[in-house]
Amino acid sequence: MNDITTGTKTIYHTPDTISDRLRGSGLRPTRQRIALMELLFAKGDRHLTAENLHEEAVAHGVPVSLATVYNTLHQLTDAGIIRVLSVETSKTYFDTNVSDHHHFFIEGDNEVIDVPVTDISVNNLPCPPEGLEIAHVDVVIRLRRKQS
Amino acid sequence: MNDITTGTKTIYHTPDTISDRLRGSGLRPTRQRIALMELLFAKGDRHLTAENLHEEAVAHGVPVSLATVYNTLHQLTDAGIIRVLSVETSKTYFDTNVSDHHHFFIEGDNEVIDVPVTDISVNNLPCPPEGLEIAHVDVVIRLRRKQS
DNA sequence: CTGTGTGCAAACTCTTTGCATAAGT
DNA sequence: ACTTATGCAAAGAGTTTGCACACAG
Repeated sequence: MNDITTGTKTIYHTPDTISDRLRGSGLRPTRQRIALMELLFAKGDRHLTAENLHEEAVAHGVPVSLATVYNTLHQLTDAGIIRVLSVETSKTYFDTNVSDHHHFFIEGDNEVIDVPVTDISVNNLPCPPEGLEIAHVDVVIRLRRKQS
Repeated sequence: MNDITTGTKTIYHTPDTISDRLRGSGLRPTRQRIALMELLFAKGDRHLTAENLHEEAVAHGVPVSLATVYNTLHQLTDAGIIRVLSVETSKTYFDTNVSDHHHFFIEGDNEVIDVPVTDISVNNLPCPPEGLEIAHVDVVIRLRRKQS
């Protein structure tokens, strides 16, 4: 919540979620970070690279440098607002969906698709080695084109 | 099989599995490829990068270039003799175990450990989108250090 | 005003490539 | 001999960093 005040009296509130989420993670809500968050969360769950987001920002008239996009994506990752996908491509894919869900990965075109949420269950997870705990379980279903 | 001969007469045979596997995949069994395969499969299942293998080769007195290590690892991957791991590190990890099994991934030190084979089961796999088939299902259990 | 954040360009890391030489069949 | 593989060095892709300038609190 942003409290917009005159003197000591609060006049009204604007629920400025993005700025709040940033501040909540100790990040100043700058133009660039706000714009990037808006793009990230405007269209539901997304998987994208730093370059994807940079191009999109530029296309939307938000002048932001690629370095800042990288910085921001890592800061959001550290804050748990987005996460990095477990796929073995040369580029890093970020996922705006932090909840428990899994992915199809299409070999060849390096495309990542969400698996419909309720489908998969992973059973009999082993105990992690001493001193370690499970942070996240990633299931990647690698798909290849059927040869007919 | 290697036929070791003097003149025209075969004296004895050595079952040279490595050469055979290479030839079976259309790869000439060169010194470098044989040495790399020997290193790869000498110590049971392994996860390593091109650089790991290159250092190991050099340490064993096998002079091979890093470029050849990369080439060989990719050729072995294409041949299905090894595979690439689904982990989001900057380096590519190759796995000498091609059978169905899964991995712990220790955040921070980028270490990969096999999950004891029989433990995990993944159920209710979704149907892949039209025209695609499942090549492989990878489960990565991301571990973090417990804070006590 | 003070401390962060940003942008640029250069640096860095991992990986691939082009081409001359070497080796396998 | 013929063809494929190797090694080197250079190029390439993706990402990070150092530092001057800009902006948020």
